[in-house]
Parts: sequence; structure tokens; C-alpha cells
Amino acid sequence: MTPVEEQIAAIKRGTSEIIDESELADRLKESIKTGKPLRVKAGFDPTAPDLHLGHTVLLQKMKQFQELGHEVIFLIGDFTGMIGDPTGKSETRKNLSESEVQENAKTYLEQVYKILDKEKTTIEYNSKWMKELTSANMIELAGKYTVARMLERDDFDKRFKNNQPISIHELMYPLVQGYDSVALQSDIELGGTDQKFNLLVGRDLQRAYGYRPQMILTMPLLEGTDGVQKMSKSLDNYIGITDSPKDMFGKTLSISDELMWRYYELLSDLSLKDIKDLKNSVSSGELHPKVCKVRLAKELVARYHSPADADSAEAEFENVFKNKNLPDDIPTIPSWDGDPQWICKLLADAKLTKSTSEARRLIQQGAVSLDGEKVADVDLQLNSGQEYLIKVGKKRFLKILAEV
RNA sequence: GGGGAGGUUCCCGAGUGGCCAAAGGGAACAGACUGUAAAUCUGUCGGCUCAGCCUUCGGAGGUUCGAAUCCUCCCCUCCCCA
Repeated sequence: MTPVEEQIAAIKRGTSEIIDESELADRLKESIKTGKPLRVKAGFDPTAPDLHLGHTVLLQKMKQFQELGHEVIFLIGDFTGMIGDPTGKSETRKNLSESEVQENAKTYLEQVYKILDKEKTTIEYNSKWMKELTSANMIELAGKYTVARMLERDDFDKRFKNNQPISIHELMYPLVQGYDSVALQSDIELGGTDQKFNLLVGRDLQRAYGYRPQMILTMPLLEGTDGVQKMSKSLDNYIGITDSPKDMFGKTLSISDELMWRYYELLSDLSLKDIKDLKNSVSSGELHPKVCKVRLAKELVARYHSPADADSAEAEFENVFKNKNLPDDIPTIPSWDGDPQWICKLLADAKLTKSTSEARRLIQQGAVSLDGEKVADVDLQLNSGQEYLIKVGKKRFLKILAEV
């Protein structure tokens, strides 16, 4: 096993906080001595099967633990999923059926193994032990924590002070997540910085149940492509690891220059020194920021697809946006029989616009072009059996094929 | 259980009988400028073959020529008291 100092250095890179570092050193030493790997736990919500780069920050860290020879437990929170980590926004989630959970888990894991080593990953579902818990056990668990401590959680605290509702079951979330640590007897739990409270509850509960408390390691949250809010699917500011090379490349290139450095820091394999060098040459004007961003985008595409895909994504991008050529995968619809069709209706039907009203407005704003010519007439009719190329804004294309 | 305050278009939040498809801000989308970056400026931002019409202001009824605004009942949230 890797020496303690080296392990700590590796573990520390990119982390936001470690509780407690000296404890970590002790346990690593102990683990080397006994030859027993540490049990590293990280929990995931089963209701969001699409992984994005935000998740990968954590997953990379888990992988690192695997490389260091520790046991990584990928915990699927199928039971906690019924609650949903309290945000004040989410409703109580529907109880997913067993097959739905299985289905979600399957697609989830397929993606996870793009990063984690399948052979070295232990999968657990928290329903396994939570289903066994009786009401009495549940009350016992609730008895281990206090309302005041619950209200320390930032989210609860805010809502409480702002007179916003907090349902009782939401308080169960941290408890159940913490109980998972008890059930798994984890040595370390990993999570985003927003998870700190939950992770600490786990630590407290382990102690309350007479086990050795876990250590906590938090990873920074990755901002979404908007650069402000954390990356999430519901905010539609994410770059999914199953996104096509083209999308992944395009989305990465449209993040702000500022944000690019954040992505470099949290996602790139480059050493911190190399990143700093890049930054310096950009600020000195030696290197165009776009070139630097392309480098990042290619690194990401290469990681989740292949280097060849990265090259073609770049070529495609340059082709479409710099040379104003057409993308090679334009959605097409067949032409139709009979009467001419109103362009707004076509656009709405093809989902290029949300409604005919929107199509109409976009035309009025000069955002729609037909065969390269700006459309000026909102009532424009297109003939059947003819080939057309429609462009809405910069990114939306539609081709109508001639043959019916 | 008693008393009080609220629920408005994606989000926040104005609006207390017609001038309201509903101020303002945010998000988003589009145009200009660019590096499909940021910033900035401009416009749009319920639906409809659209200078008009239709459906929205927690839900269901009612009053009125006319309701997001008034009345009744119901649902939900918060505060104070118990």
C-alpha cells in the first residue's frame, strides 16, 4: 500500500475540507499496518440517473481511493430517494418501484464505471437495512438527535427563519443518511460541500451507536455552465457525461472564461502547476482564451468518448460556427402531400420552437432563415414536395426532405 | 382549539372592481458586437393563421354590464396564543 504521506497528498488534492486530517493520518497508518483497506462511502440519489460533470468531481475522488487500495462503497439511496434531500423546493418523491430502482441503478452504474473501477466497487442500496428498521427502531434513531442540531443545517435554518415550511419527514433525511454510515460502518464518507451537515450527522450517529465515527471529506461543488448555480439537471446548466461529443464540446466552449479556470481546477488531469502556467499565458496575451478552452473541451470529450471524437467535435464546431457551414446531423422531417404549410406551424411541430406563437415572434425578430435567406413574412407558406433548410437562431436547424 | 397574515404568469414580487395577458427584477430566448466567452445595448418572454380572439392570478361556486381584485365554501402555507 502507498505510504501515508503520499496517500494524504493525493487525497487532499482538490478537496474542500477534511475532518479530521490527523485522524485520517492515524487511520491510514492503521490500515497499512493491518492491511485492511478503509471503507469509503459516498451516497447517490437514484432519481437522477444522468451523471454530469458535477458528479464526476466526487467520482474522481472515489476513484483515487480505489487506486490507493481502499474499499469504495457506492451507495444508492433508494430509500432516501423517497424523501429527496431537502431543498425546500422538492416535493416528497414518489416511492419508486423495485424495478424502477433497478432500472435507474443500472443506467447509473453504466455511467459510473466510466470513472470507477467496476471490480473494486461495492454497490449497496440503503433500502436493504432501512426496510428492516421497525417503527421503534426509527424512533430510537430519531432520539439520537435534537431539533436544535437539525436547525444548524443551513438550509433548515434559512427556511425556519424565513417562515418557510419544513416537513417533519425532511428531518429524516440526514438521519437516514447518517444511519447508512452506521449500517455500513464506514471509515470515511465523501460528499459535496453541501453535504457537510449530513456527513457530520453520520459521524455523530456512529458515535451514538457506539461505533468509531467516520471521517469526512468534502469536495467543492462545480458550478453549472451559467457559472453561478451548482450544476444540476433541473437547472439545465449541466454537461452530461453521456452527452454527445458535439454537445459536450459545444457546451464547454460556451462557458465563460472565468468559469473555465474553475473547470480546469476541478475536472482537468493537468497538474495545478500546468494550469497556472496556462492561466499566466492567457493573461499575458500569449495564449488566446478560446484556444485554452478548446484544450479543456477536448480533454473532456476524450475522457468520456475518445481522442478521435474530440478531434472531430472540434472540427465540426469550427466548421459550423467559424466557417458558418451546416452541422452534419441536422434533424430532418419528410415533406408532405397536398397544400402548402405555414412555416410557424412546421417549426412548432418539429419542436424547433415551443409554439407557433414563439415561431412567429422569432420571425419578427429576424431569427429565422430559410435556405439562407432571412424570413420576413410570418405568414410564409412552404410548398409540399420541396426541399428546405430552416435555421432558427444560431443553433437550431431543420431540414425538410423533398421525397415524401 | 383561538386570533392574524398569505397563496399572482419559469422564479422572486407589484397589483385591492374596468386603463390587466397582469408593474419591476431574475432566468431564458432572439438581434447587434464577439471567440456560439463575458460585459454591454436592443427586443421578446400564455396560446391561437395573431391589428383580433381564447385561456390564466390555489380550487369550486356566487355578486356584477365587468373580478386577480368583492362574497361563500374548500385546499395549502406562515405567524402569535393555547
